[in-house]
Amino acid sequence: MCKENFSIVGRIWINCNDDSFIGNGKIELLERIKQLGSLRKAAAEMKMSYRQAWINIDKMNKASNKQVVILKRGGREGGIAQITEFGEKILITYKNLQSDFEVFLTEQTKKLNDI
Amino acid sequence: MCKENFSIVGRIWINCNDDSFIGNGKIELLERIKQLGSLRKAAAEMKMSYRQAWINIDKMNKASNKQVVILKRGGREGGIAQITEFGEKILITYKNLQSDFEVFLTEQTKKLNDI
DNA sequence: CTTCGTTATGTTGATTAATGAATAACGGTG
DNA sequence: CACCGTTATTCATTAATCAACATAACGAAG
Repeated sequence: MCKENFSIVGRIWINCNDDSFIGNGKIELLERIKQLGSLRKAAAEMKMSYRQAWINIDKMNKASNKQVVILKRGGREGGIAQITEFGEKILITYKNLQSDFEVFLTEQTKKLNDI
Repeated sequence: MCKENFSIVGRIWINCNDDSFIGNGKIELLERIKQLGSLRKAAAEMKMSYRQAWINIDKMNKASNKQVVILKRGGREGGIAQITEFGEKILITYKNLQSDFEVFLTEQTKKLNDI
């Protein structure tokens, strides 16, 4: 009657020094930056305001002692946004994490049979 | 340098028909109701406004076809709040779930060694 | 030294969420 | 049938969040 309507869901993120470091939103932002080379375009594509996108990147860059994205202004193109090697590592780490988490959620949902 | 500052954190909750059914806050509310027999006192103890507490219970009671808490007004005591057997089941289920989730989180945090 | 598109930053307004006050409704008990 | 403390509900105010606009700063290229 009831059981098939219930499911376990959730969210995970990475903390740095007990402050939120990166989660779903910033990961998507990183991926688009990597693809587009522009913070403005990345933000626009995912309908995030440029201001918020910039603040997100700024926080990430300052949270640990390693930069995640390099932002430069000026030049022929107006500026560039480039993901660092550390940023790439974060991407890979988070993807594996998210994948494991989804397995966990479906497993736990299966356990609900007897509720 | 960096790795020991990073940790994986997250939240999980139970959905019913793709709507949020119960999470940390409501679980704590349920526990206090069970202990105190009063919605007002339960809300006060955890510094949740009575209004929000009542809305939470109401949503839960209407989300599935089973009542989680029985609320009655009137009577010598002014009224009572009583958790149902289904509510107890939810409590147990969620605690096991939360316990497994914390194991998952610490496991994943250990994997961060190489970041 | 002008142009260009981006990064960088402040400010204002709008939308939404949460809080708290106030009050009605209730029903055992005496 | 009056009392009591709780549940039930409305309402206005406040708080917090977010979006949008405006504009300065920048630096390579021509």
